[in-house]
Amino acid sequence: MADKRLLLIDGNSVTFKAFYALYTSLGRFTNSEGLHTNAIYGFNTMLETMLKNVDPTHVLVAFDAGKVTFRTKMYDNYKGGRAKTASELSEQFPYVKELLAARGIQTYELPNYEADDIIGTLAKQAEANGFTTTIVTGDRDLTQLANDHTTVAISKKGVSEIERYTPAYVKEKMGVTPEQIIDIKGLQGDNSDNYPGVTGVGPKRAVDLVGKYGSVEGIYENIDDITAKKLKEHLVADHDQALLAKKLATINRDAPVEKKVDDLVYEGPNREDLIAFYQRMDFRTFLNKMDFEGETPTATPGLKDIDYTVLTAENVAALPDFSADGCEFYLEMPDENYHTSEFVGFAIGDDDQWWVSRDVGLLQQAPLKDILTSADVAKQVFDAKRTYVGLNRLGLTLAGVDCDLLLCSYLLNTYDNSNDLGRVAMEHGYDQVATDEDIYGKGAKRAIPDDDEVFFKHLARKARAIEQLRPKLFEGLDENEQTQLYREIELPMSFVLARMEIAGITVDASELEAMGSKFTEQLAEIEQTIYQEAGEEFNIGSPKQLGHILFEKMGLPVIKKTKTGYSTAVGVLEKLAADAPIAENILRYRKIAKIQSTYVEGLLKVIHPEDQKVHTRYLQTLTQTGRLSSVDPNLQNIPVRSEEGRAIRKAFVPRHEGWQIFSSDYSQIELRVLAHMSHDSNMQEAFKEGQDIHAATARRIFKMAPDAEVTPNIRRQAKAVNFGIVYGISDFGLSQNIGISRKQAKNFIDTYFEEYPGVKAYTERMVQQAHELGYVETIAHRRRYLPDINSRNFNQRSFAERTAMNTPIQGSAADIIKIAMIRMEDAIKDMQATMLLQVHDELIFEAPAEEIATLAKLVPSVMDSAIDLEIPLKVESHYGPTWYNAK
DNA sequence: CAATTCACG
DNA sequence: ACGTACGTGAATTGA
Repeated sequence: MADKRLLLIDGNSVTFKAFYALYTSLGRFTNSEGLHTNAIYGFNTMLETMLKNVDPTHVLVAFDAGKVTFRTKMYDNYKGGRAKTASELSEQFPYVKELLAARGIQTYELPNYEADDIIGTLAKQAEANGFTTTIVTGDRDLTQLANDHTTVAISKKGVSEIERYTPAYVKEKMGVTPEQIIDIKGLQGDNSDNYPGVTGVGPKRAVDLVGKYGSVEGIYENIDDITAKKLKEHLVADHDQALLAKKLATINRDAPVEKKVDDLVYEGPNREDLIAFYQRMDFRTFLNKMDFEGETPTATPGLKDIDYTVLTAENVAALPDFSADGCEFYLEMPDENYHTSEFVGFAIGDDDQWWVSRDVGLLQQAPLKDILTSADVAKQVFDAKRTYVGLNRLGLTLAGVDCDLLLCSYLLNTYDNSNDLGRVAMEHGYDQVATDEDIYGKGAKRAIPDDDEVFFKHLARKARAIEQLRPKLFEGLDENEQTQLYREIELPMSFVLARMEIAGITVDASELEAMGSKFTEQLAEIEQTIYQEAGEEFNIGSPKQLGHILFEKMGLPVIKKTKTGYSTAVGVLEKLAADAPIAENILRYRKIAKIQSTYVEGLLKVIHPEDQKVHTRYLQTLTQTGRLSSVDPNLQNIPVRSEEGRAIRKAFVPRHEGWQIFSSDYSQIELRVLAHMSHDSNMQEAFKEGQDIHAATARRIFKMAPDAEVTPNIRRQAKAVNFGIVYGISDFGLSQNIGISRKQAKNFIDTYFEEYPGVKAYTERMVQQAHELGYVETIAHRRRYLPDINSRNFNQRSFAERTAMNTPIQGSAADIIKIAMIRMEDAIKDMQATMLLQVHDELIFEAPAEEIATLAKLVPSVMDSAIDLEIPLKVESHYGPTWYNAK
């Protein structure tokens, strides 16, 4: 029989993984009966992905039958010492099985055996019967089953992310063949299953030994070849343990499984059962995903009906004026980019009375116009900046915004924020509004429904969601002491940003085009040189083809590998450049190609034909630290470090002839914030005395005499250490960055902490706070949750610890410049000067030449007085006829 | 749609 | 023993 595809799933392991992947959202995944549903939800997500990817003809989910197995008989402590399964998780297992029943998927468990053994046995049968098999699990042990017919898919951190282990991938990732995984475990044991291997042997040595001798048995046959004395002693002493460990790790492929693979035919779900199950679990997203052919989408499952009135030119005058209690307002622009999106409708109302229309022209008439532009009518919206820019394009200036639900939600938790109102609502436990994807679709199929009822109900539900959620989110802000952050920083900030975006910055297209033709010529030339050096033509832009040429054809030394092949990143090419001129040329080609495609061509594409400007969008609710980000185009990464790239800035010009570009930036704001937050007196002293902080650090960590000269190289190293501290240092990271040994790096860090004890205490305090409270905060009470801080995974935990140190610093710097920007608008309101851009620690303006002198005093004074720290802030300013010259 | 590379603070 | 610097966005290749 042709093409039989078997999907085997380790039910326990995947449910477990799903539970912890969605652990931080545990609170939101609760159905009306009070049952936790996060693991069930995650399991179902995984299932949908796998069913789609594998398109199986046969499926089975295997479960562990109980604690006692043939392995516990071999070794008492097998899986001993494990914490008891959380009740929030164990209560979900029966429902996972119910879900599988509704989906028409068989489950199986076998006393005395683990799910692994069932899977191993069935996979073996399947191989003999011509199946292609995919195994899904969260446990790497199962990769021992990978072969030409069987792939092992390991669910990674999320539930939808999957890593596929083929024999080749196992070899690459673990350095051994699938069959040798049991030998590895024999040597190193398994902590989570609680059995030891050979003392002193970890993953590295295990791979080494197995590589050399093939197997545990092979090692002992050649035990006398092993020269390392200690290692040999341990191997001899732990011989029995190693054999036992190997046995424990070996999956039994001949378990007495009663099922036959051919009986596992999968015919798809029982629709009614599945719908009923989803409804019981309150899985609205899954319900919505199901195809309800013939039924109108208004009957979106789980959504109750909503009343609305369609506004027209005739009845618009009858609208209430909302002056007493304010109103909710939602302006629908389907494209992400609100500077250019069409308008497709709006909703307004309050107190469960909703008015909707497709005709945004109505907004320009009384009474709507006055409602929206009056500061005295409180408006509740979702995404104030978007709404402001949209209305601005209709000739209205939005005023009187009280609640921006998107901003509130972002401040409460940056982690699962979204730009979709439906999603945000769901995150906060409100389910009476669909997501845009539900109603409009996605990708090529995305469209505004022609059906008025469908569309208008969606709009009305959005407005109602804002009304319903506002009190809850405001209360949340209050509890977090974030009301001031919201009222005095983020909400006013959104309007400042809106006006900067609308102002835009003028870009000289002819300048860019001239640069472009020059680059095109240069690229053609370098390209030919590279082809000659390579001896053939190939796509230089393809890392894969380039890797082939450099490392296979030309035989250059492989310095670093990536997941998929050879790394050809800058660092690698720089090392190669010493012996291979081609590397130098590739670097130069890459640099110019990057400038050409991203900046010359990229910017030309987004210059507005009417005003010769680019209008970026600042994303105010995206970063985890409180910084802004900039898109369409990104104006926060215009080249500056290399001269060729920097030339791009010549195309950024003032909007009037004779005007200037003026720029001010905070000098070392993050280190100053650190000096403030850590109260470290040595670091504070350096700033108070106006010293060069990197030089001061150099003197300290290198214990230099007061009169000794700080050479550029020493200063560079000290600078790297300062940066490292801000990023949440590790000896490894630092050693990589400045090319020293890890030991030396550790020395630097230790000395640094001795010299700046307050900084050491700060880093410890932040990590501790993250452990105790689950989050860290900036000066303005911006919050970042760090759920991974208690992770058992070293990597995740370490990352969370570094973030705990870095976020208050980076985030407080973001707070400060935001405050400065809000005050800046006011400070320059009577001038012609306009604030155009923010680049994290830098503000860029355009102004007539005669205002430059005033700006040069005013801007730094507003910036350095934005906040009162224990040390002074320092601001530097530059100006010139283009952005390039403002340096 | 993920991976790689490279631009910025 | 683990295996990393913090925060972003855009272009390109190649499944």
